[in-house]
Amino acid sequence: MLRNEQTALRDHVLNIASSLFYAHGIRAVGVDLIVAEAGVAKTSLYRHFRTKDDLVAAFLTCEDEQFWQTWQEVADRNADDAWAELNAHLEWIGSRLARPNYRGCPQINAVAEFSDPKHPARQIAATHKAEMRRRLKTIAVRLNSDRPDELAGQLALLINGAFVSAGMLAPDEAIPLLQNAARLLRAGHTS
Amino acid sequence: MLRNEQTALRDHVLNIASSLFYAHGIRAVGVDLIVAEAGVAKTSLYRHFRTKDDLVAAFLTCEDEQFWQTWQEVADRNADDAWAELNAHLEWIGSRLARPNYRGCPQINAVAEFSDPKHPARQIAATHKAEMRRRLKTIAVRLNSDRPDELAGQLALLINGAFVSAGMLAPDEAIPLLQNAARLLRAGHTS
DNA sequence: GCACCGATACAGAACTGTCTGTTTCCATCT
DNA sequence: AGATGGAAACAGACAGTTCTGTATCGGTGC
Repeated sequence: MLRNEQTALRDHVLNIASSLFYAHGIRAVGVDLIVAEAGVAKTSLYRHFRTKDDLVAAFLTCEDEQFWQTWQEVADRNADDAWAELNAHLEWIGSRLARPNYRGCPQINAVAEFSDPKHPARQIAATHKAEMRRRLKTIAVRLNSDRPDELAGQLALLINGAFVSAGMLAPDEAIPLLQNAARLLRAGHTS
Repeated sequence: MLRNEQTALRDHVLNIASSLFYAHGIRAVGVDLIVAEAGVAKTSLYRHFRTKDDLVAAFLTCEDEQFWQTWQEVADRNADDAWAELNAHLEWIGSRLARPNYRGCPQINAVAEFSDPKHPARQIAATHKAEMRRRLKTIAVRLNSDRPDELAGQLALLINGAFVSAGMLAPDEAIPLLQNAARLLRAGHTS
């Protein structure tokens, strides 16, 4: 019970901080704002997170896990058809760009905000992006690509490009743009 | 003469600030650091730039102009061949990712750092990205694309994706990855 | 009674932007 | 040629805020 309340408060602070970090940027959000929005004392925040950087790392780790959870659910629904799986991924990713408060990929944004390669945020982001390419490569292999690593890299560029190009695309444009591009890239990779 | 010294000092401050903004992020760099690195008085900075945001806007505008200047030089060298021009663009853009202190596209990074759509940095970045798609579309038209606007969008996704994916790519991987992708996309767009 | 929480004050640093002096230098006037 | 005035720069203190992180104290529920 105590344990539950403890983790409940920790999760509450993390959820509020995550929303603020994503909406306004990590450096733009101070701990004073976080505790005010969460309605908790600053002491409580620092009881569960040793520093702000620890809170940032927890935010990015959480986003990473949620992303792969969604990915996995879509993958499981298309376990028998790699091509259908890829298109399904492009669909839910593309649909995110049209969400009202969309503000890019948290990992990419974190890399833009923190320049030190040793910063935990950078390392979590790097792992996240490497994992994305790894998963795309397994799909490319199942698609019988001639050079699956290259196809995976190209698909990753498209996806990362979509993440940072929402402001350049019309609301309903992203999904067909991505899916058509994937179709053409795949066609060129299976001779 | 007086006029020259004024603009020389303004440019000096802007150059130092630009280097620091790009290397460490805009919010991470304070005006105290800028004036210390530039070796000028804070009063001098505020004589030429009304606020820090004005300095940030000047930074992004300058980066924008330099980017299109390089683009235009490459375009002029390939005025007779749109396909050669596109590949030349992908080459110099891809080669940037391998530069030692590469830290992404300044415009994309600025969008990650500032959440307010009305912030001058966001507007300069939005204009920059719209201009990129516009120029790519003129190339797509010259390539006889069936849907030049879509091809331009796909190429823009690839390029923006490359900007934010340098950490995911091997040093010599970006250029062939981009050029092969462009080849396949183009082939699918000219039936 | 004890562990947790909220509230609050605080320390120390960094931030943007202002203000006051002093120095330098060049153009102009005598 | 030498004096004068004005523009621009430097140096540095300063105000007011915000930032991260700590310390203290009182309340509350198990």
